Amino acid sequence: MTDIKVLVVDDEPNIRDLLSASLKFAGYEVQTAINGKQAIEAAVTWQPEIIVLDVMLPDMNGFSITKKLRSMDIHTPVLFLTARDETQDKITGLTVGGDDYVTKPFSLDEILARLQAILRRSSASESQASVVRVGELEINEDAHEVSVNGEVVDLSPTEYQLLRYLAVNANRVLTKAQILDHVWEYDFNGEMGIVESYVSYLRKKLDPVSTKPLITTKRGVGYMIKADS
Amino acid sequence: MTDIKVLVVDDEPNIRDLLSASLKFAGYEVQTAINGKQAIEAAVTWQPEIIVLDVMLPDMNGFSITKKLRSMDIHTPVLFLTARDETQDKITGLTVGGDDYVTKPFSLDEILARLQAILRRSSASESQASVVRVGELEINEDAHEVSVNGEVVDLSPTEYQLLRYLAVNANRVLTKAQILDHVWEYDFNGEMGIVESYVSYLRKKLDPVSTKPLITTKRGVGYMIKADS
DNA sequence: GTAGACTCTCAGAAATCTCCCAGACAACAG
DNA sequence: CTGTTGTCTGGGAGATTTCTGAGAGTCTAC
Repeated sequence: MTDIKVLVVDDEPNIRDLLSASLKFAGYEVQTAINGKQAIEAAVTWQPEIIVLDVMLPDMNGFSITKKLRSMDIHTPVLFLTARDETQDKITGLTVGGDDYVTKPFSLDEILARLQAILRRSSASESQASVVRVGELEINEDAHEVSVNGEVVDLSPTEYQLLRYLAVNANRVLTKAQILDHVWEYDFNGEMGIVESYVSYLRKKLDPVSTKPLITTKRGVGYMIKADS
Repeated sequence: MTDIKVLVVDDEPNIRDLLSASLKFAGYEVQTAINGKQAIEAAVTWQPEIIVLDVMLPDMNGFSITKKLRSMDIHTPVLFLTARDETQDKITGLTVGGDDYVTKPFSLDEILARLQAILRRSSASESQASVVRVGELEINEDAHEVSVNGEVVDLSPTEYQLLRYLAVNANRVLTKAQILDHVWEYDFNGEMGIVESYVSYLRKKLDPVSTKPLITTKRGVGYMIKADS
């Protein structure tokens, strides 16, 4: 099967590289553009399945770009990147149709999740919810809902992201550095102790409902969710 | 099959030689560079499959180097070497994409294991767990989990490393000096008695679960795991 | 505004690991 | 058999890692 093509458009090299590397690693075929002109050209000639598009670019803004594309009858779905303090109506105007947006600074896991969501919607295999299941744990990504043994557990956004990352990578030890790199926003520069704290929060919420501890500590290495055999 | 090419970049001659020698011995083709300029040049002209890169170099840091390479559309995966007390912002972002990092001082076995992991990921044959099997012993490297006859045995990091080294070199006697060189960090300056201690720990944990003793002592020579015939 | 939720830091407690030592034990040579 | 040499293992001090509660600061919803 040929890889899914993603066009990344951002003028900041750091973000571009970060996204490019992670998306490639996640199995996408990636091409980048640094401004609106390049973006439109690439969208026309390369025909990506999806576009990750910074709203603020030197030459045009995301709105003009999508308008231009749509007027050329190109309906590639777009994942917008916006600054957190963007005005709300600007954002809502952008996210029509299958599009979505995330605010900068984002976490890698969030980008990957949104991409998958958009692609799932836009592909034919619609309608069925995306659910991650590991043992007694069940994560409904559409509803952002987590349940253990059928019992719903209420989690904060960060707790949810962390659990999701662990669950998607079940049976693999993840170091605290990896977790930080994927679950926390890329500009986070605190210590890795935060991961310990959140694992503690998760355990406090999950373990009372589950028959056995869900998250295993691999001392000196990291954390893991083990799918029971 | 032609050897895999590794570029080692470090300004400390000791580390460079150590890595160069061990990687060559492990069957890699090695070339070295002592600064960022050389590193980039070597990466471009020699085209290594992987780069082992010290984060702190006299002329540029590891990030500038990788950024430069990526901007030249060179996507060689990188194994970063960082000091253990590196500030957080130097470490963040290192594990995205196919990249990984180890802290100095490291053990050779750790470097080799990480290299293999990266190469395995970057090659097509992804997705299936990497497992070392010797007789009744099974080591799952993704989960950092050891089991004997299907029964999981809990090991400390050093115990795990030691067992892995013995298992990978099954049917070969390893001297205590070799073990010390590969499993312990290169700046370790204790006695070889520590190896005896850890072999003892391993036996105490493994033998109750196995049908026959796993680790054999070759008196006057060293230790060995024998694959049963 | 105010209450509640959320994020993050910190620091002490608890758990675990590393390493060394020294006596017990086993193998080997003469 | 006996001494010598090499190996095994329990004990324990000290270091490291992880866990968790408390609290400060921020954000959100009402």
